Amino acid sequence: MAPERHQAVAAGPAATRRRADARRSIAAILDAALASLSTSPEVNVAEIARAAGVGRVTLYGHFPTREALVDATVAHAIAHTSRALDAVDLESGPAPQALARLATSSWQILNQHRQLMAAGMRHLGTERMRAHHDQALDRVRALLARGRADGDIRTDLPADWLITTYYALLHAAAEEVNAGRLDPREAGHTVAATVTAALRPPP
Amino acid sequence: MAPERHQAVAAGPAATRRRADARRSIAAILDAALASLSTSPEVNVAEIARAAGVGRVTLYGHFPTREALVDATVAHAIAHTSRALDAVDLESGPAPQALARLATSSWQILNQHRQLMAAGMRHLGTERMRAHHDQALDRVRALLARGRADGDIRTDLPADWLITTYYALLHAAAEEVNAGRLDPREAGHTVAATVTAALRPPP
DNA sequence: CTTAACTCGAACAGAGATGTTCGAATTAGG
DNA sequence: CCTAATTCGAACATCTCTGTTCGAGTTAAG
Repeated sequence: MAPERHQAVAAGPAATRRRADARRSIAAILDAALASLSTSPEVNVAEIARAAGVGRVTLYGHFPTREALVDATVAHAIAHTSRALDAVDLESGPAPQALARLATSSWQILNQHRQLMAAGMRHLGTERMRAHHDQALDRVRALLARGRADGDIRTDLPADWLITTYYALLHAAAEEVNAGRLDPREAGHTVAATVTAALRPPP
Repeated sequence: MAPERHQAVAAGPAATRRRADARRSIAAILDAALASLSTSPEVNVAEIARAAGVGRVTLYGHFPTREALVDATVAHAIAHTSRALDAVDLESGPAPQALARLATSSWQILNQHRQLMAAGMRHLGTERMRAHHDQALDRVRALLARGRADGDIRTDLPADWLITTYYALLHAAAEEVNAGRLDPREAGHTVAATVTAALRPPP
């Protein structure tokens, strides 16, 4: 009778244990929202529900508002990305090489989430986005710190700017590949060469 | 009686000579649209009209649809930018220095139009945007070609990618300043140093 | 098997945005 | 001064999106 309780999906540890089909629906919705929002940040909720193979009412049953859905989707994407990047070895070898490895491993996935992040910015505000993003940035931050200590990374510019440079170049490469202006097979090497040059200590 | 004829503003050379107050209205609308769309690409037409100090009906009199308005605003912004960048000396001295001059002169203005470009992308499609943008890119393209001929700019990566790198770093700097994470007074020097390093021939 | 949880389509209410129409009041231009 | 161009507010029709409600059917779980 009262099937939808608007129990926030991202609820705390006291969250009610959901039934198997409910969990299946939620997973399908998050996947569909991730895919849909990543290609077009303005899709409406009905479209996302359709893509998830789920009724619109069901979606609203799990995510009370569009904002809640976007928020949960962003969290989902962050977790997804973080898991994928955990596989990259950042410890061994000089920092620039490790950075190149990280770059070649992550430019595609970062691009996939680019539009989603735009949607998040618009609907959730900068603050909430920044908190999520920082988690991913820490990975690079630590690596750059090691490189600076070893003298392999330039120290004449702010550390935050170097991180920004890294991400900006990754995003740019992904965009260029997307637009067909850069060969996907060359992209990894190209972005690595550019990042390395940009972050190398000046002569 | 029939005051609004929906004569396209961007009409060809045979465009009807408009009265002075009409031209004033159009200018006010374009300025307001530029400002409004630049800060928030989703503003509605009513808001733009209000910002222009003009009735909504008047706006629709000159721009038959929202799309036509966005299109005209983009053209307006491109012209504005191009005029501002014409003042930069790109001929004298080594290409990297000229590039640094161009960078420090243009990162602010590029950022101001960033959101507008996003709106254009969404409402006009990639094609129409790309055509406009290419005009501005040519300026950099020529400069990089000169630098490559002189041996001041790297030739181991595609020329188009170097252009992309340049713009990506400019946009990133503008974003960082916007977010308060980069000192505006440092931004010019910072972005110039980074661009120079990224485009320098590798050792 | 029994019950509570879940799903679903259809339909509704409300908000907001886009364009249009009308009629009256200004205003530029010759 | 005369006329046609222009502006304006108010009101209307239409569309799309969000979020809700209802009632009936389906499914997991014990």
